[in-house]
Amino acid sequence: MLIASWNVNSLKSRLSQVVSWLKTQTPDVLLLQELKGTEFPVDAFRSIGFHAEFVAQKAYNGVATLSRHPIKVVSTTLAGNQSDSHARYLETTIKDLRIINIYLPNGNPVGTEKFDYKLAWMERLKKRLAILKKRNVPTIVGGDFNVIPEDIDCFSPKYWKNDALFQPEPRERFRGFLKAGYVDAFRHFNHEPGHYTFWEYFLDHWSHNRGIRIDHFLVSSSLQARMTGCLIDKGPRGLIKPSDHTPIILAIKSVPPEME
DNA sequence: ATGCCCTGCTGTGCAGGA
Repeated sequence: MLIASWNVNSLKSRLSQVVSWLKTQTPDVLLLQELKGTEFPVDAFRSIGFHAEFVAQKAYNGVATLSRHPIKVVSTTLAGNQSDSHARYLETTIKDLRIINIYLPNGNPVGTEKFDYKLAWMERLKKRLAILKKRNVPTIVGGDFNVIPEDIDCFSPKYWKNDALFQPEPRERFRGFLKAGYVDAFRHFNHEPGHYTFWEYFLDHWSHNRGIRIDHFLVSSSLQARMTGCLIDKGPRGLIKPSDHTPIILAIKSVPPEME
């Protein structure tokens, strides 16, 4: 079973690329982030065999989960702050898996309420992950984490040192997710530097591979033995009018129905 | 130290992204 995640930086602008990618890469599940609008093309996905659930708002944020298998929505909000109206969280059950799609707050500039919101959001997510872990729910969290976990996850620590994505506080909280019993799937399979999921549009960062790894899959440790691979598909970032992110794909063994 | 580039918005420059 292939589960993918892609921050598309406006679904409206990227719809043809997403449909084309679904047809060629044939994932079972695709998590989308940064829809950037309230209109959602349910029919375009249904016509190529995908169920779809989404959480959207005007102009900003927005997440959607597409699946060839039926989707059961568990929650469209992250617990812990009733007044948080951002469309950043979609928790679903697909087959035997809890699949959580996140668009974690960016947090820039550092030292503002936006940075505080990011840290608080990470605390809320940590609590949710701890609950699911305690209940032994097989869980996969995928999406745009807006965190550069380690120095090897960016081309230049010096370039990123003042950015919210690279600060010690969010990085410490990311390590907290791992300590809570979740595995960074890409890093589990690949220990080399130089593998990124995002490249700035400007300064020709793409052609020089000056990127950062901020789109992740965290997999509960109980599922670790079922993981068979995790890779980054750089293809879409090289297209005309690309998103600034590219997809990450997780491969996980399906459990035979009689075993569920 | 800042902007570079890209997107949405009922805009005509701005906010937000990372």
